[in-house]
Amino acid sequence: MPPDTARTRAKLLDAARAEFAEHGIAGARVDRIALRAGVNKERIYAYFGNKEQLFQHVLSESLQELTAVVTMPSDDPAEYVAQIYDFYIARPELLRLLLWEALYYGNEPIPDEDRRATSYAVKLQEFAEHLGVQPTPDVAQLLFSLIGIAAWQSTMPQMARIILGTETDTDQARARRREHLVDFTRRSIASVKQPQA
Amino acid sequence: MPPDTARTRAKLLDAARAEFAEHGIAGARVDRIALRAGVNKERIYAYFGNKEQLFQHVLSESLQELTAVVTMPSDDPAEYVAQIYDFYIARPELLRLLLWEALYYGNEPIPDEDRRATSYAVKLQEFAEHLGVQPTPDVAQLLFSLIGIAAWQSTMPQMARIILGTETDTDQARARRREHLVDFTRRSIASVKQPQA
DNA sequence: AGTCGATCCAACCAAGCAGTTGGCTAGAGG
DNA sequence: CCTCTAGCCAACTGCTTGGTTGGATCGACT
Repeated sequence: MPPDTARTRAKLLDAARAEFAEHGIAGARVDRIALRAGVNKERIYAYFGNKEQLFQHVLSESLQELTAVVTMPSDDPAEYVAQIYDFYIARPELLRLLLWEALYYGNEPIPDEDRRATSYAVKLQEFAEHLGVQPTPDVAQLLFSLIGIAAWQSTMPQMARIILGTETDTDQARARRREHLVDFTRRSIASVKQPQA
Repeated sequence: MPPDTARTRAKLLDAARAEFAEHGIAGARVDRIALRAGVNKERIYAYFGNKEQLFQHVLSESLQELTAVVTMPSDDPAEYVAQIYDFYIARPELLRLLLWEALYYGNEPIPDEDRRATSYAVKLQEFAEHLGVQPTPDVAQLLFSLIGIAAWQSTMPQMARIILGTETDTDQARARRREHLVDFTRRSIASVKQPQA
């Protein structure tokens, strides 16, 4: 129907994702988003309302992508953790968006928290199944911790550089960290399967 | 000598810490810092140069506090992890400052990265000693991961709420998470002491 | 060709912003 | 009592920012 309204929207979302990932909600500049997208600024307000709502759009789009890309492999939960690590290394924007969001909203509930909950509930269910146990609170604790260690290097690059050694962005260093994660995960999973070993 | 110049500085630093922890570097408002401190805005520029330099002052001050408060207990490294967890729960500002910094500088080196490195080197040394092993890269990997899980709940409150259940800010829920961390840490430490068990 | 509705955009606006300035105040030294 | 210096602050500046608006453009349908 319209010339390319869907395409304009997409271009804006892409530009907004890059801008928000880089500068956060407060630091992002609406003018810059419009410029990057090659689209007039006014379109942002026509399509998305305002800056914060645009951020929400970007975030929910990115979250869908994450859950689609990072799937739970049936054979090895440790590989799942490594996949999360790889994903955050390869595409840092999503984690950065989540972190900006976390800092922005703090302990206040985020918009559409309920909808996101169901997505994570599925992941937890899968995780428990692959472990051959019930999705108890303890399993949730474990899953949450494992996501944490997978994401921690991308979350705190300064600290990573300082503790792990200055060169953390070589293939070799990443492979070493990946191995550590797989190893670490295997052991902690074993201990959950046979509690109080 | 001067009426209370040191006091004025201190008031500014306190106000700045609160403001930066809440809003980050881009989101912080210099006017608001001055207002909170009950001090004229111009003093900030006289004492600290500009907004970003003020942030650095606040951060290094806070880091000194952390290293002073959270010490490595001689008997139990797992308790060290739990202490970190407790500290970040009780005083979320420091972690938030670190996160804002991480997002702001990304993969560029942060100011005075070298100085911070020595402080962490000490921690690593202590950690290795308490484990009765050499401070190898593997031990650094472990320490880094443990700091990650200790901080993860405060880093990602939204995700924590969703995965661990909506009530994460009760004493009970915190105690449960703390227990998980201690347990988790003990096991992973045991596995480092006896590798390839 | 002409009307209509939606899409688009250059120019605009008021508010908010980091950073500055010029003068006021108070206390120490004489 | 005067001077000099350092600390202080109200008011200002110039620029940036999120958000708006009035009209130009264009395709679809009659």
